[in-house]
Amino acid sequence: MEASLRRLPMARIKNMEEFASVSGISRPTVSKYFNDPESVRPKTRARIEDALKLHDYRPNIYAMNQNRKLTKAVGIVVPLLVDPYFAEIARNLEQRCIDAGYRPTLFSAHGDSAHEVEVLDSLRSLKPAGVLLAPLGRASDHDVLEKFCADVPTLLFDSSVEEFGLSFVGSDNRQFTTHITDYLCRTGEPPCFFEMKTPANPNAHRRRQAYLDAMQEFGQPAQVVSIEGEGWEFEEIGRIGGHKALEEGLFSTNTILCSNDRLAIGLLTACYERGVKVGRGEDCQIRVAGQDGHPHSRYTCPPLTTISHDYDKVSQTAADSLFAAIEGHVEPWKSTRIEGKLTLRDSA
Amino acid sequence: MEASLRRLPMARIKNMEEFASVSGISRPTVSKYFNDPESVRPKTRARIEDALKLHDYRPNIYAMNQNRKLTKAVGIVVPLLVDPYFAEIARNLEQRCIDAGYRPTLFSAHGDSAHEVEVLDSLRSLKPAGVLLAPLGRASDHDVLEKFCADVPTLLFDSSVEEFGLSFVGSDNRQFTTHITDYLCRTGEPPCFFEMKTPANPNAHRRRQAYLDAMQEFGQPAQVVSIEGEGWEFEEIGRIGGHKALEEGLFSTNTILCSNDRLAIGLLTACYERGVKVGRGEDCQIRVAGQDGHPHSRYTCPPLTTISHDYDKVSQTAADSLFAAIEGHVEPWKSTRIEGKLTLRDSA
DNA sequence: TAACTTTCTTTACGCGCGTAAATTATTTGT
DNA sequence: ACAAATAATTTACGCGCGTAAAGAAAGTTA
Repeated sequence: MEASLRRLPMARIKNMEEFASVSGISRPTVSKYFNDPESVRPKTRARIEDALKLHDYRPNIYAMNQNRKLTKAVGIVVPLLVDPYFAEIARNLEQRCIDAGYRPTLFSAHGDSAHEVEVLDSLRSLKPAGVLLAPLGRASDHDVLEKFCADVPTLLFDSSVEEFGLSFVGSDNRQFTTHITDYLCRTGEPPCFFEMKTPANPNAHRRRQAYLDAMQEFGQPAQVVSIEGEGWEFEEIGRIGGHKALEEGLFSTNTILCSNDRLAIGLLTACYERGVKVGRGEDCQIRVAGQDGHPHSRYTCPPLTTISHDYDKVSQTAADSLFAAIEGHVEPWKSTRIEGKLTLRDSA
Repeated sequence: MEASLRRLPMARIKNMEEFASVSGISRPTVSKYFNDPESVRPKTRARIEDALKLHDYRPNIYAMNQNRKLTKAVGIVVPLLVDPYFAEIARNLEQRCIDAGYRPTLFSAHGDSAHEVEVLDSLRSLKPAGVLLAPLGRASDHDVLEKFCADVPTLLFDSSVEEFGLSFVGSDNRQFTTHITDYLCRTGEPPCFFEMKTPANPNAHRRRQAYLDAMQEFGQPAQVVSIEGEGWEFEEIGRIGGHKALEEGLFSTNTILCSNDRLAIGLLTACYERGVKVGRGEDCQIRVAGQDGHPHSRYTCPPLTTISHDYDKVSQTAADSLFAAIEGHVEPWKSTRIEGKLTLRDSA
């Protein structure tokens, strides 16, 4: 101990052993401190914190996780990080994890099922206390997902795959579509529904169905325009499909409700390219609405009328549910669906 | 061994020890196999792979990294993942790492310097073979950055902070601005330059300077319009600033070159809101151009004329340089700047 | 100050794996 | 078939930390 205390102040500390000897406290106590500073006597705490100021040592988080019963690690998985919607909700979730004292690690499946499996495998190595998982959906490997949820406390969000995991938290897609359909019907011609034929996300089916149900209830003729297109380049799919639909006059009314904002953004571009004026003014030929409240929907021309996810509420509910489960509050599986808010802009 | 070989095929394998006994091969040899399957005799390899089919065991990557001289982990750090530009380049880099046999882990500083420091600390625990780092720039903590680069093989990209790290790879901002300024001068009135007063990214200064230099060379009067605004909400800053500039008639010509695409997107929205027609047609009042080739620039109205990063080339050069360095090819620090391609669309 | 409680130290082992050295088994060349 | 070369096994230790148990020291109460 004597020798250690006299070591040069700036000698790089390699591990907790060295830091312990430098601070004059035993390693187990130092370990205890890092797990919870309040768990050691104030005097001891002060000595450790003094040493900390001189040596800027930080424990290796991965070594910490190795032999702990309950780690502070939380995995966040989204299907596609290049979609600003997921980037935004991931950022939101990360912040909540940090605020709650957890250590988030972010993963993206990059729209690919095999990659999603890889991510889940990596996550196992992390030994996370819990995982917030937005699955790819239809494309996900259900068996792998089920096994993963059985092994790791996992809360599904955004898109539900069977009743896997602790619970599900997402947006109320039925309410989304019903609400905006209602708005469109009340303010002009009833909407046609513009969607991808083979959507990756199961929410798309709920939205189509909600549209059909709503139209029936309002006593209006429903019309679904399903366009071709694979992958995750929704804007381009919407643009190409929009051109085709406009060219062939597939829309039976002047109002189009898109299955999601990215498709709507593509459709708006198609309209622009064809010289079709979009909006609710007298001189406009067509109304276009989206669904999601995509970060970019504010900046289209015209700005997109849409129904917006309650990002904050979804992420808060998801995070809080997971934290509660981690801390032992057992609850039966349930599905929480958060309502969206109509965001009225110029496009419809 | 006898007992182990008779264990039930579906008993979950917990670690390499168990898997080794199940496969009938010693643990060190199994370890060798996972580090490089080619390094063991074909017969041994076959036995391991047979066992692998029955038991789907995978080594814990974090435990692997713990006591390895050279890990396969690569860290990727971007300043802001909610910006699709960074999301896109991160995705690109991740894929290249995987293809080269490395294991990428993605981090975002979320636009915050303290967070960036946190990320670098976490990265140390990962013991990565190398790091691809796009620093926040002006806001980055230079001391922390310098120390990190000294400890971990780090390649800087996108935005250069002094001569830290192995090398720098990014876009040639001077060429970007010179090129598009030239285009704008040749096709209409010379451009004004629209930028943030206090940009977060050092590239912004290079672009302004390149604009000034180019205008001087072309013998045209330069005019820079610098708008207020803090943070990373560039679109909104551009929109608000655009309104102000248009209101007060700050632009001396009908052509505006924006410092980046996100600012341009905001400006386009301001134009729309004021009924100012943008484009190069006879009936248009103003031309707007951006810089970056932002994923969304294709879908503005009118689609944005811009100068696009060569995402592929930047990421490939960055990744290859890092891999070369990891594999021992020592080279002096150098800065590689990739040229951009003019993307002609309707806005200018 | 004695008796008690709390906290810390010591010691020891575990996590899941890498790695090195010495030994034994297998393959290869002839 | 035998020696040489190659590969696998055994043994042992290390990485950086968590955690448990027993004992010593410090703090608290009376």
